[in-house]
Amino acid sequence: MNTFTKSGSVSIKDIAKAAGVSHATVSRALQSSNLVKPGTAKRIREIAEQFGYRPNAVGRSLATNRTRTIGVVVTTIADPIVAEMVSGVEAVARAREYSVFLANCHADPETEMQVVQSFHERRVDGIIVAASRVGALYEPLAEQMRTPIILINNQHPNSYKYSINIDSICGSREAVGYLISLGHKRIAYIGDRFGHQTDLDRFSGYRQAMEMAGIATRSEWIAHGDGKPEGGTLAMKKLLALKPIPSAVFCYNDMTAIGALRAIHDQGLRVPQDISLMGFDDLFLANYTEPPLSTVRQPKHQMGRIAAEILLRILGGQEADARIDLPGELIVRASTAPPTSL
Amino acid sequence: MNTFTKSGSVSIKDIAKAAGVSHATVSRALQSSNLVKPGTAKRIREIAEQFGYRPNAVGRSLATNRTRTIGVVVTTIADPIVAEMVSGVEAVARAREYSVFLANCHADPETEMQVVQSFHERRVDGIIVAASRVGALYEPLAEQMRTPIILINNQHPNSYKYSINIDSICGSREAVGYLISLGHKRIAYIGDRFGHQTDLDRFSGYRQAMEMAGIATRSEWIAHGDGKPEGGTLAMKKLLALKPIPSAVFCYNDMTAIGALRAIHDQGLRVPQDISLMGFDDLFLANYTEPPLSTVRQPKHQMGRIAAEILLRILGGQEADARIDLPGELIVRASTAPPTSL
DNA sequence: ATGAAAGCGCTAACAG
DNA sequence: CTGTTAGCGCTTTCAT
Repeated sequence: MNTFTKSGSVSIKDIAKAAGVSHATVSRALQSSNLVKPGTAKRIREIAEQFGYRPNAVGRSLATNRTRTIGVVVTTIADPIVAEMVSGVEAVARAREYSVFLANCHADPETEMQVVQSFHERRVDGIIVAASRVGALYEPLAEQMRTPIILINNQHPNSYKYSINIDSICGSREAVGYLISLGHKRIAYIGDRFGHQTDLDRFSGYRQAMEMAGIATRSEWIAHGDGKPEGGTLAMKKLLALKPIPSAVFCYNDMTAIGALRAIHDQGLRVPQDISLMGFDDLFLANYTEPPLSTVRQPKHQMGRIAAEILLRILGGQEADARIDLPGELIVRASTAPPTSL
Repeated sequence: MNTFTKSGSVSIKDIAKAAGVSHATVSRALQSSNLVKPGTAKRIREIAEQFGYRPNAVGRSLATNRTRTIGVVVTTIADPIVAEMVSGVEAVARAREYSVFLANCHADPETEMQVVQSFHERRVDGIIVAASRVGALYEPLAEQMRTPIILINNQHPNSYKYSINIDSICGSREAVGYLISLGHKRIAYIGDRFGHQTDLDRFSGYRQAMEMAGIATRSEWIAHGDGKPEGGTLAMKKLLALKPIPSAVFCYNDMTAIGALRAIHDQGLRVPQDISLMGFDDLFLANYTEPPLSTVRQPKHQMGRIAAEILLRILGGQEADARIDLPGELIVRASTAPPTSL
């Protein structure tokens, strides 16, 4: 048994006794209720201070049926996009004196739901899920738990009533449109192979842009990675084996692009002279590759903030459907240029 | 008022009524206590299941005076090192059915202590602080809160009883020793300017390695960044203004090295042909710079795991001082080579 | 093996 | 303005 054995820390009753009042009065004084005489309140607060009193949120939660707590479930916090989003959530939560539970689900839908259940057992007031694999399937569950669930970048196909998403279709249409405006025609797309909604959307945007420009898309221009550099490298190798290689490649995300970049360099080709390359996300890293990567910025921090704000608004009693698509921002760096040879 | 208004979810009492037993029996059955007849227990569990019963952790915590919750405070979760550590903490926590509170303190000691206080009010069972600015000053507070606090990479000079640290002195001695073994003599150090303990230690390691090799350290070889790329760039510019430029530069961390790399390229110099460059941390990113960065790997995930394990051990009643220094691992990539010119 | 009862720390309705 | 009382959901003696 060590020194951290829990035992009677000072409670509202102790300070009630010391102040010669009832514990209810102490409770009121500490909430700065105006139903307590200023003098008494002051005295109580002083005693509380001197006793080093810290309210017990557990007791309070049990009484109020509110925990001022929100649960955030993510695929993995080690993903820099996710970390930024969580950072946004945390900022608004703390400003409103909410605490944040964090849990990883490793992109596994079962784990994701288990985590949601465990959050529910802790009676979080609300839940935010980033890159959910469950999506709209939450609708009945949220209802049953009486706990609002907000999704950020829902990866499940069905639309869900509270969703904050990056507008992947627009963003990728813009990116590919930009490549086309540079004069590119043989533009390839490297997606991931899991069929996430964001991948499907980005592919749609790609096709739309091509179509709008009247360029026929060739199936050999579509390759699949895994959302990580390794997958990007492999996919890019396939593209580099094509007879005329593509003059530009748009990647599902920056990680894929970074892997693709390596494959290009390994082949002795140069970016952007021999081939233009674009990513999506605008990771911190994108600014530090060689050459720095052109990409579409996802407002990660803002997405987290908005999700938290909507959640708190709902908790405040304001009902509102909220399906928000945030625009990406085209970031032009040095990995894109007009095609040189035809 | 919306659909998420809290109201009577099923409690132990509801299922007691339905099962025709007392709520105490239900409590026992659900804890698989052996003081309840198997038959009754089974029946109770079935009813609970069918009622969709989920235990209320708040009620339980109030009764047991334990929350099975740990608080993690970090400078910012957007820092990839921190994110990895938190990932490690979360993994062992969840395996033991603990939940994790996360809060950012933005490297501000006051905020850091406020967060610790708010965790205490929520009666977390234990607290882990990464890169604390408060350090040993926690000793009395932890005592008073009766809540163990574990530090990861304590940045406060005083030694604290529960600390998991990267062995910065050794790691940097090894890194600089490696540069020396390549034949470098004019080796510069770029630190940060805030006097964090890790910076001081890495600088110590640098000096030790130089001393051991009998190389006199020159004060103009010491520059200061801010731990981020911008600072690294500025510091590197100063070093590049020296008459014979250093043949190698060891940086406080990878971020600094990345900034330095940019300054070197901007000057038209090449790494490692004209100058060798090393970082510290082994960020994911270090493998994707051009050239890939030689560095010292910090076992980030493991550090988080160990911190959580020690915390849980303490919570289990085993008292143990724990000041653990984990070794870094020298990672040689392409940014280092023997010096060419003298 | 089970029930009755007390209590964890707090809030809130009610009575004065 | 203040005290009394009940109760939030659960665990845990103490009886039986």
